[in-house]
Amino acid sequence: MPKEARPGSGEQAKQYALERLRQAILRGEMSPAQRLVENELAEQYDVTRASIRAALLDLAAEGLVERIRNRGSRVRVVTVEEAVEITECRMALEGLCAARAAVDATDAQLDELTALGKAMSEAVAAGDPLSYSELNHELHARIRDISGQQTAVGLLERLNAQLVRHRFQLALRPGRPQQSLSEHLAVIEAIRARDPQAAERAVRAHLGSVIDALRAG
Amino acid sequence: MPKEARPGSGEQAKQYALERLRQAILRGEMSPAQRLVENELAEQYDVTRASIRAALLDLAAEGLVERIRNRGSRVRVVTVEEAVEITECRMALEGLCAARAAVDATDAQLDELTALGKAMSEAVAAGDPLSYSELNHELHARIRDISGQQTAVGLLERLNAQLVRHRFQLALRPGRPQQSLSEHLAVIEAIRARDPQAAERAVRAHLGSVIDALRAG
DNA sequence: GCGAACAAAATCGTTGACAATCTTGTTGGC
DNA sequence: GCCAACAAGATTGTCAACGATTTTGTTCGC
Repeated sequence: MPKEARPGSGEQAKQYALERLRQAILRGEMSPAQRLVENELAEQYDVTRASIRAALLDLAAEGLVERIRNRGSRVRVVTVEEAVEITECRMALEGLCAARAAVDATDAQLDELTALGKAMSEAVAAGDPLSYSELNHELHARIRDISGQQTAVGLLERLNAQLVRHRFQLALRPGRPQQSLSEHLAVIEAIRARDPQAAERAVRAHLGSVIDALRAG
Repeated sequence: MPKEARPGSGEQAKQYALERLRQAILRGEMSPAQRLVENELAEQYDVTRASIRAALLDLAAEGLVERIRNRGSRVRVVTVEEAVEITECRMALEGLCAARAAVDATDAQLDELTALGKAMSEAVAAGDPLSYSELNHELHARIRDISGQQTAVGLLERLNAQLVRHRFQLALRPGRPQQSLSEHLAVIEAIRARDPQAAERAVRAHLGSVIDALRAG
């Protein structure tokens, strides 16, 4: 039996480092130009350099960091153009998921979506854009799960990870939550009506508006 | 200067092993249940085990092989259900690409597509399903390129790699090339007409028919 | 003062050996 | 004969040291 729950090396250590690093990047704790030195990270997280290295390799495959030979890793900056392209892909894939969700959702799952919509309305009414952004993300994730499209879900999670910075920036824009909210409610309504085409249209309309907002930024 | 163009180790060796392995898997030279032993592969391709290991790690990230801890790697078998899911994602993403291609294509690119369509017609007329399958793949790739959607292209290439086995199986089915051909010609026609919505519909119709064929298999 | 060549430091990349783990074959008890 | 426990072999996982490459700081010539 290992002495600690978190060993300093091995597969578990890599997973631990991977998660910590991912969170740090997603929470914006690393400035975009900052160099990620393997030795420093290894010491900081108390794991071996091999674990850090493997984790960075994984993150590079996910598109979260950039690796330059003999120069180290940096968090990758997603330009607005890339963010738009990514959102266009989300439009296509989440449209698929929403259509499936409209067909496959159980009544209990529909209630869940309705509850989420209510919570979102309340967050907007309370003028709490951060909570709203969280709920927003949760709603999208819930719809994906309900669709049961594992392939699409996998792709979407990768895509979303690259957008976090833009997402927060968007949520804090004045007036944005209000518009976003009505679009989301339309999506929920279409799914509750079990109308796959309407659900797909609603999701596309919503993400189209996200693209407009991105471009306007 | 290195003695050989292909060093036995290092980054280039990894790339070399990666490409050889990928080709071998895509060409079906590895039986699905066969174990991929790192030492054997290293000797076979004359590179170090580290290179093979890195290559296998990459292939696992692409979804082409499965890695089981302390048990080695095997080529991943894609079930029909997975193939259907993947094709559904392709439907969404290639629909996006086709719509964009209809808007952005230059006249020269339109001519290219027309030429591809003609070559496909000839392959079907000549009863050559293998050439047809090649051209089919080329057409889809060409449309993706024209769309300029780098994100979508990247996702699609990963998805397609997992479908090679099913694709060949499908192409050899009697009567399949004929139906597929008319659908492809419709796609080309819609793009030439610069009608994005029609192009998206045509692509979706085509891949929908692919899904039906997969399910019937 | 300025640029080029050079030296030193920092950092990543690679290797070969060792450890951990799983599979397979064998033995002993019942 | 059958099952469990055990031992041997095969395979992957991990590490620490070494090597290669890039960057940075310094010196020299002009």
